[in-house]
Amino acid sequence: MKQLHQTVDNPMRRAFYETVARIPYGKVATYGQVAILAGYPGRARQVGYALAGMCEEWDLPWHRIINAQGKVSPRTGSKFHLFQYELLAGEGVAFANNSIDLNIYRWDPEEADE
DNA sequence: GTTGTGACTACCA
DNA sequence: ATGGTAGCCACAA
Repeated sequence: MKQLHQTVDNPMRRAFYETVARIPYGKVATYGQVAILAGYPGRARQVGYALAGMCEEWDLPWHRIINAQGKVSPRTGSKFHLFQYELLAGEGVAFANNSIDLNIYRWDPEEADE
């Protein structure tokens, strides 16, 4: 298992990864939210890009990242998004017609979690 | 150097 | 609801 700090030099991407790592079990966060919490507001795209650069390593809860519409963003030419549904469902996250209710499951760092 | 692309978002018609 | 546009910007070609 490679360690995060050994392979990620880009401070922004590392900030994204560390933010993602703090999302508690059973909660989700949007790309834009991660960008803001990491200290890079407005760079939601880079979050997705950074996530694409890791995929299966570091034990990051990548599946807890969804888009602002409460849905799992489809990947181009990959089936990981299907896997993502299973992982979330396995954490008790409910889907109402393919979408997640952000009012219920969105991670709020201010709350008493982690 | 320039261009095209993308696990995004907000806004507007 | 759907579709276009404009910001965002690292990365690969």
